[in-house]
Amino acid sequence: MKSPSHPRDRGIPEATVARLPLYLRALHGMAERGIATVSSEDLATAAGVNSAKLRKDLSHLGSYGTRGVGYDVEYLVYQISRELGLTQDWAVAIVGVGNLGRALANYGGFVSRGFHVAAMFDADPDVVGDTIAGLNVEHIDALEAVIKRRGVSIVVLATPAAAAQEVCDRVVAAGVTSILNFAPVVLSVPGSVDVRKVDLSIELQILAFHEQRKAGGPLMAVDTQ
Amino acid sequence: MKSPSHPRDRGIPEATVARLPLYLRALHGMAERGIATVSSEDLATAAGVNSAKLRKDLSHLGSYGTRGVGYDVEYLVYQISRELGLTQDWAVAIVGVGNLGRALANYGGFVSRGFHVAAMFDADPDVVGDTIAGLNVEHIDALEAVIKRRGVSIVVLATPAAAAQEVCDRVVAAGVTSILNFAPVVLSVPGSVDVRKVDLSIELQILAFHEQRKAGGPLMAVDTQ
DNA sequence: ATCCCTTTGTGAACCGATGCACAAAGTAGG
DNA sequence: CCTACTTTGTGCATCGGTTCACAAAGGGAT
Repeated sequence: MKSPSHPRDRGIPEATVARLPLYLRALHGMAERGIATVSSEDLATAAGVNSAKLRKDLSHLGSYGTRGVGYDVEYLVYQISRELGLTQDWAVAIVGVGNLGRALANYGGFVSRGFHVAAMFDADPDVVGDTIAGLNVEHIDALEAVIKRRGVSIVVLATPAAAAQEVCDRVVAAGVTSILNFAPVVLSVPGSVDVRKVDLSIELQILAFHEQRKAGGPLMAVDTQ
Repeated sequence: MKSPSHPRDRGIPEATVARLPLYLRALHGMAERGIATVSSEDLATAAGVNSAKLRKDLSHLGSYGTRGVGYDVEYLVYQISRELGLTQDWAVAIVGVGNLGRALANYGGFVSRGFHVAAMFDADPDVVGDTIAGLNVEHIDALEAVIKRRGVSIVVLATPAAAAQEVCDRVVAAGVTSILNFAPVVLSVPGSVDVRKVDLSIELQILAFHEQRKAGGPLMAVDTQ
C-alpha cells in the first residue's frame, strides 16, 4: 500500500452491502426521471435511510461524490452495480415449481438487472415439461448436469421443507456456492457456501409481536405478576 | 411489582425477537418427535445459532430452564408463543392477487400457527370474484369496509410497486398498524406503523456480491491499485 | 483572487449485539 | 449429607454499526 488514502479497503461492511441495492434502486428511478446529480440528503430520503449513513456507506466504495454538488447519478449507478457484481449477468436456477416457484419465475423485478432464470426443476412428473415464464421445467434428476451446462451459480430453493436439505446438498456438490432459501428449515452447508434465507412466517411473527405490544400497550399488564 | 426479580423486563432486544420464531420452529419439530426436554446446546444447534446467544435470548423472557437439565419443550413452546402473540389468531389480509399473492395465500407455513388469511383484494375486475385457497377475492374498493368488518390487523402488500404506496395509505387510514411489504418500494408511513420488507431482488444482489468476491477471490485484484 | 455557500468524507462518541467464561443452581449416586 | 457432574443464567470484554458534528473541498459570484 503506497498511497496514503485507502479508499476501496476490500472490506465492505455487511450492513452496507445490504443497503447498496436500495440505493441502486433509488438511483435507477432518478436516472429514468432524468436527474443527473443528487445530494446525499435527497438520495438518503429516497432510499429511506439517514444521510450520514448513506455517505459512510458510499465512502466504502471510494470517493465518488463532489463536495458542494453531490453525486453523479449515472456514475454512481455504475460504481454500485460493479461493486455488487451486476455488470455481469448471473444465471439463476429455481428448484421447486410450486406456487412460490412459479411466482418467482414470473416476478419481473427478479429477472431485472444482472440476473436471468436459466433453469427450473421439480420432482413431480406432472409438472416436468411444463413451460413457465418461457422456460421448460426439467426433472430434478438432471439437476447437476443442467447446472453445469448452463453455468448456474445461484440457486433459489422453493421446495417443501422436507426436500430442502437434500436438494441443497446436491447443488452444493455440483459446485454452487450461493443459495437463496425459501424453505422453512435451517440448511447445513460448508462454510464456503453462502445461504440467505427468506422466511415469510418469521416476518409475520415479528409483526405479531409488535402488534401485540401496541394493542396491549401499557395497559395490558394482565399476567405480568 | 413486588417480586425482587424482574424477569420480563418489557424490553426484549429486536435481535432476540427476530430469533424467537426460529427457536419456536425447532421446538415444534422436537415436540412432534416426542422430545420432552432439551438443552441449550441442542436447541441452539437445531436453530443454527450459538448456545450462549440462545440462553441469553431466552433469559430475556424469564428463567424457564432448569440448571443441570435443560428446558421443557412444551413449556418453552408456550412461553415463546405467548411472547410473540401467537396465542391469539391474527387476521391477515393480502392485497394484490398476482402470482405472488396467490403463492402467499396457498403457502401452508403462512397460515400455520397464529395466523389466518381473512381477506384478499385486487383491483383487476377479472380477478375479483375468483376463489383462491377457499377465499373470495374482493374488489379493492371494499378494502376499508372489509378490513374493519373482519378485524384485520396485519396486511400483506403484494401489489405492483406503483400501487403500493396508495394502498398502504389506505390501509393505514383504516387503522392497520402492521404491514408486510413485498413491493420493491420504500413505503412512507407514520411512526406508529410497523413495516417489514421482503425484497427478493435485494437478496439476490447480496448473494451476487459475495459470489463475485469468491469468484474473483484473492486473485482478482485488477483495479485495486 | 477572495469570500460565501453547499455538501462531502470521516474522526470520535455511542449503542446494541455477540461470545467467552464462570459462578450459581440444579440432578444423581453413594 | 456430601461429592461429582451437568447445564443454566449472566457479568464483562469486544465488536460492528449508527449517529453526530465538523473540517476539508469544491462551486459560484463579485
